[in-house]
Amino acid sequence: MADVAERAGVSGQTVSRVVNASPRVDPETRSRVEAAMSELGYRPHRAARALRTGRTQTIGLVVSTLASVGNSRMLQAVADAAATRGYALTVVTLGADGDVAAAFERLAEQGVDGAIVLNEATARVRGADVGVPGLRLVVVDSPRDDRFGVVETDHAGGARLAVEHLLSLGHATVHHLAGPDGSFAAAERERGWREALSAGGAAVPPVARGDWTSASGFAAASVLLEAGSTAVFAANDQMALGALRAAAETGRAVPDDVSVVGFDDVADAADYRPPLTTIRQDFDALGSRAVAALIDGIEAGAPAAFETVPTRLVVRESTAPAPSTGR
Amino acid sequence: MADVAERAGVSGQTVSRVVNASPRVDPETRSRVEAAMSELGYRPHRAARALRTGRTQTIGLVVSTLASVGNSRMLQAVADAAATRGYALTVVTLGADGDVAAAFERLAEQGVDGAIVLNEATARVRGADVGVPGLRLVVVDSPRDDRFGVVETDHAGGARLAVEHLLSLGHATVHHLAGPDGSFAAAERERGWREALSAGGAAVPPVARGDWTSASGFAAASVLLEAGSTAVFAANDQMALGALRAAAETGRAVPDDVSVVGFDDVADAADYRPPLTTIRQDFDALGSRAVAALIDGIEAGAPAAFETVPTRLVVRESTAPAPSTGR
DNA sequence: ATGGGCTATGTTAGCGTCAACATGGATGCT
DNA sequence: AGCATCCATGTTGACGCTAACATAGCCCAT
Repeated sequence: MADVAERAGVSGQTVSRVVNASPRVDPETRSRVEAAMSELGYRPHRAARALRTGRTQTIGLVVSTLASVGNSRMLQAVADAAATRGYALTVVTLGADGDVAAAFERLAEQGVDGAIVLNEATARVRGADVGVPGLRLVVVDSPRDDRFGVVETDHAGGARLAVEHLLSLGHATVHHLAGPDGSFAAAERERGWREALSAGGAAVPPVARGDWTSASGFAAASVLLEAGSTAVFAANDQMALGALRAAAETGRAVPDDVSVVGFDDVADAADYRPPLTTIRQDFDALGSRAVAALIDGIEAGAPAAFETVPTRLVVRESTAPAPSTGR
Repeated sequence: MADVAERAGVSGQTVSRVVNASPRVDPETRSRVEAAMSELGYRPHRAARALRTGRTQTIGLVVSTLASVGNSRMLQAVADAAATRGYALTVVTLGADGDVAAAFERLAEQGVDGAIVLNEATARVRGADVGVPGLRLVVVDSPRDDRFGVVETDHAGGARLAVEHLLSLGHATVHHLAGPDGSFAAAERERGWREALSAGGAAVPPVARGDWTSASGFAAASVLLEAGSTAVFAANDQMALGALRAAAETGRAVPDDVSVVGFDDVADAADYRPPLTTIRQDFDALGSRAVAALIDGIEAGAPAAFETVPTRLVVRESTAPAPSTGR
């Protein structure tokens, strides 16, 4: 910086002002400084700035696992949005033990200005230990809470879309292949399913529960199909994939004998057999809103936001009118 | 730090020595300092340390996209390995334009100590602009190059495994559903396929090319099946998924009429219909080796490493002996 | 023309840490 | 006993940056 200053014939402070786009700089001086910077390949030193200002221009992302396709997509959206805003993103995964406190500890050590917490960790975040004091937080898919910002997908609304679609096709009721206990998204999707069933005057059968993996979807769907279900709403696409295989193995044709709806609209869903009707979640919007809420909070002290991102039904070939004769 | 020093009745320098595990500290003093640190909730200030030492204890990860399941898994492995070594991980994605230079620019600005570059960006990295001078690099899935460390999966070996498996089942030859041009992994898998075919005395038919997505796999496989293939080796599982659908739509039974092998062993592959025979890639090993190579280079000045991680064949139900009468 | 306010720029100091050197006491060797 | 070593610890200064204050020149209203 001193070199730049000398070359441009100004003080270091003026260089700093140029770098930080301060309005208090003569245009002529500014361009002289800019020229010097690019000639010398000057790059501001982030650590020094962080030391001085107390802010690192870095946000953290806490995620339980990246095995789920949804989390990966969110991560990408978050990374892009953060980069656009000039923030670095550091990723912290929960260990196998899912120790949120340890994750926050690591974030605090790295001195991030704030953090985004992805869904699965949510239940644990709600416990007493809401991170380190002073660390701004935005939690994705969590019940509303003033202690941090919340950005969520409209899971319940999406579930309602799925159920209404199925009921309108003449199915007597819809069975639910639910996500794991402790997941906010799973609970909300289940709630939406339940409400839509009640609203439609249909019976509410017991749920079968999986853990988001296709293997668990296969196992749980087998039970449902055994019980004679004609319409299955799976809490995510991967479990729907398992359900499709379960149907095939028990000799049910999809969609003629049984209809299946997923949730997420993962890239592969269009190539499941048959192509899956599903609820599309807008991961990009979710990620960029989360980043926007966090950074607005950091930079402008904006109060904790609460936002809901809508979903939409994508009809493909895994759903059809109910079989005419009851099975 | 000053507070800790005072409380423990020592100087700041001694606290520093304790934090950095210097041997030059009396055990009794050390424990006194440690007590003071935990009582005061002291946490060393990373930015200050970075300013002083010139090292940030942070590594970068450059990735083109996280849409591919493999990349996500790698990212997770890298994140965990970095955390274990006490390094933070910051993720940089390539924009839609795939601008590697810009990505390196951002990394340099953040002052990472080194970076790992994931596969797809490889071809571009090899161009003149090998990052910023002084930035240590480990590239995953790249041809050997002294300018940076390389860690790769044995793609060609895996492909050979797939082809040998198929030939041993009596298939006259194996068609290849290749990955995109410009991908090192795709090129290597194709090479392995070609070599194994030649070694087995089988004809080498022209390849059909996709872009890793299931949709592209569907399209490309349709062509292959039209041509009467009985054995297809897809360059990844997602394209294999597309191939399975293509087979179904053209009335071929898998595995009775046509056998399909994938690559990666993605979590869902076991629930494809039929469960997919595939080549398992050890993403965790790949990620942790890459981190180890990078950090060894940073800390110990170890020379650029070159490592290959083996694969293995996972036989499921998508492969069977060739149909007895030629199709 | 004089003071007040405004603009462009400079000066000073310190953010938390650790490398380098300094110190003082204990130990060991001749 | 005398001197070289070694060990545990302390002191000093600087890493690169920017907040806060300081200064000098200018314009404008009175």
